[in-house]
Amino acid sequence: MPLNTRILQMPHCIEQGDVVSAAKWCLGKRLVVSHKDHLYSGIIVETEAYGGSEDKACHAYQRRTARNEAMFASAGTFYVYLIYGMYFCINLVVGATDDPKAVLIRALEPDNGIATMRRRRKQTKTEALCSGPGKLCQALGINIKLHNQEHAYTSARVWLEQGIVISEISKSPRIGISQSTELPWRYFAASSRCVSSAPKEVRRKVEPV
DNA sequence: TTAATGATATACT
DNA sequence: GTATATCATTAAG
Repeated sequence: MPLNTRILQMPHCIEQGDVVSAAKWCLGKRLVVSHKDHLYSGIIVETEAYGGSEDKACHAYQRRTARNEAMFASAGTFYVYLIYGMYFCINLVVGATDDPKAVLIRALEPDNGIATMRRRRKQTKTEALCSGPGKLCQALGINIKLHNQEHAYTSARVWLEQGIVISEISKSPRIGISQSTELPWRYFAASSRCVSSAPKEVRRKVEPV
């Protein structure tokens, strides 16, 4: 059951721009979306870190554009973008203003509004509702228009709450990246069945944290 | 169980 | 024109 305690302060590591610590901190927190007096939420079980001087896979590595504008905002802002022309992905912005870093939220264990999620996703299996970055945005109804550049402390539409403690964390290379040198910056709850399905070569490189 | 394919917006060559 | 922080479907092993 939701504790309903919105997080109103990011930890020091997130304010300072430590993306790896930020990715681990996000695990176990509840991502909540409010729409027309209904709440849709899930516990974050998979994340990836993006940003830093060596990270060519970061959207803001080259330059500031209309799409990645939100990444330059303060820690706690949400960055939502459209990928492959059809799916949205949501990130939590990390680091100081004008320091483009973020944590990609890749998977949730659904806990509120599951019936609606099933309808939106056309899926009956609970573990398939939010087991990928595009899937969870579809399940929670996240899109650019409503949620990009909203801030977790103040938004009436999307925020984070204290969730559960995840004791066993695994890490692996990030998924879906080919141009950049791959970094082991994907973190997930080792025992959750709701994480995204990684390709074989990624699964071989999974290790405990 | 694993791999190939198409849908399709945005950014870059 | 080509690549991409994806997913569902289809085909093959």
